[in-house]
Amino acid sequence: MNVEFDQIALTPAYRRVADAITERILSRTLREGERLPPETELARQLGVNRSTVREALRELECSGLLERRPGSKRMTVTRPQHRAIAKDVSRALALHDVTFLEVWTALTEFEPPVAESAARSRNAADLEHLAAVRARFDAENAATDKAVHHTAEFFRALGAATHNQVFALVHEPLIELLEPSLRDMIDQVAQARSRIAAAQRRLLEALERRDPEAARQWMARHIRDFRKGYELAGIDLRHRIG
Amino acid sequence: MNVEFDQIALTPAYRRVADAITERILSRTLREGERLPPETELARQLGVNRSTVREALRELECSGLLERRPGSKRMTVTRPQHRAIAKDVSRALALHDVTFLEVWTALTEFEPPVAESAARSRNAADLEHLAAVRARFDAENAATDKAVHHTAEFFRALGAATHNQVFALVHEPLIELLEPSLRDMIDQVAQARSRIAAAQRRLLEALERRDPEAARQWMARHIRDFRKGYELAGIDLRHRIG
DNA sequence: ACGGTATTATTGTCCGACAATCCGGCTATC
DNA sequence: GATAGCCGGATTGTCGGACAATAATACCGT
Repeated sequence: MNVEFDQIALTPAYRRVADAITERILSRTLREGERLPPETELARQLGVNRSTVREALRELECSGLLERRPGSKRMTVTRPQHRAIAKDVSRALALHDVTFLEVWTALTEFEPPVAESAARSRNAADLEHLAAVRARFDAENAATDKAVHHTAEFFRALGAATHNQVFALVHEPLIELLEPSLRDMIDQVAQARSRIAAAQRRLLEALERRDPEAARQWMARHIRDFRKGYELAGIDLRHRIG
Repeated sequence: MNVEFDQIALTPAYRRVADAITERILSRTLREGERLPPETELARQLGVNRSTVREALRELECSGLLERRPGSKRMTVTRPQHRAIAKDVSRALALHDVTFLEVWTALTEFEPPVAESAARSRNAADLEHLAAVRARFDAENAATDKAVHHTAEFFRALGAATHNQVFALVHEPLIELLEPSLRDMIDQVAQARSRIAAAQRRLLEALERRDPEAARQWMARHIRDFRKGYELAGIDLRHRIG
């Protein structure tokens, strides 16, 4: 008889604890909003020390499956926030020395469909929100930070207007990566602010008319404009971001 | 004199420790591949207990900034792996009850540009890899798991062939989300395998000819085919994934 | 210089402790 | 009866120390 041994599970306990709790959340045995049992209780149930449980909890906390509501002790089960996930994505890309050219190319291909889809799926509330964001850009774009922030918010509002979570989540990192270089460009190119304002106006009009084709085209121009701005500002597109 | 108090920093120590180390990595003070100092040393330097350091390390580990090389004790600084990040993204989307319709819509818009870009940027090695993946699909697609896996791998290889990290990272979650429902479909639709094989052949030919337009169009058909398959299999597109 | 061994360093896990503070119930007041 | 304030118990954040297992390193003989 051939007696072979399986590879012993070398995964540390904190990891297996994390996996166990994750599994409960993904299978929706633990539902969103529900409070997690106390650490001591978890430790007792799982047969490990509280310190081990705590290490596992840190892991779940950072992957966005648990959160501590402000002014609350116990942790509650939650779903990862799109914004937080997108931050991780853009951080990863930045660490991998992604260039602005790569980001711009992706924007060129991905944003026009987002705009097109938004023109199809937007509802009255989306329109209102977009108009508000655009108004804020027009009102306060003197400070670089404000201008960049409002520009990004307009993109985000478009993503939300598609009512497609995949669109919204996937284009969020692109916006995140656009911001730092936009900050550099917007101050060196005099006409940048007015061109952004114009693009936002056209896009909003297209959305109001529910005109997907126009939305797509104005977005395409908007993105091309960014590139022109970078070239005018003399920024090297192959330079890494962040 | 107006004596106002700042909001007391209520962020727990483990979080601030994590932030401190993260900052060091992002600023590249700690470079990739470098080994982190021992936990006791970190605790001493930061003036906290080792348990606190360990909680912080779990956080960095799960965000992919640190990893433990197999058969190694100390942790080394690393960059988040695209695959791991994509897993988080698709998990988040699944938890948010994304529907197959949303995924399919995103595929419709995002994959053709990826194919187009791949046709432009592919090099000989990419072509070879793609051919190998396609050959594997042709050779072993009897088992559902294999067929699904090879289909996904072909998409991944296309993403890599764009030589654009943003493309590659952004479409990865889409593939991840496609897999489970593809698994359901592929067994119920007799012609699914041959249609996938045909699409892969056409795509590969387009890439060989460096024909972006053909690549885009064949990909668009490929994605449309998926939808037809789901409809033939009687799968509700509005059903949530996962 | 090198392969193998002994020593040390480091991690994974446990235990116990304590202050801060959140939570839930109780009481007093209106 | 509702509400505000109070109080004790429950829970978390952080600490200190301990120990076995094993990776890392120094050492040593050839």
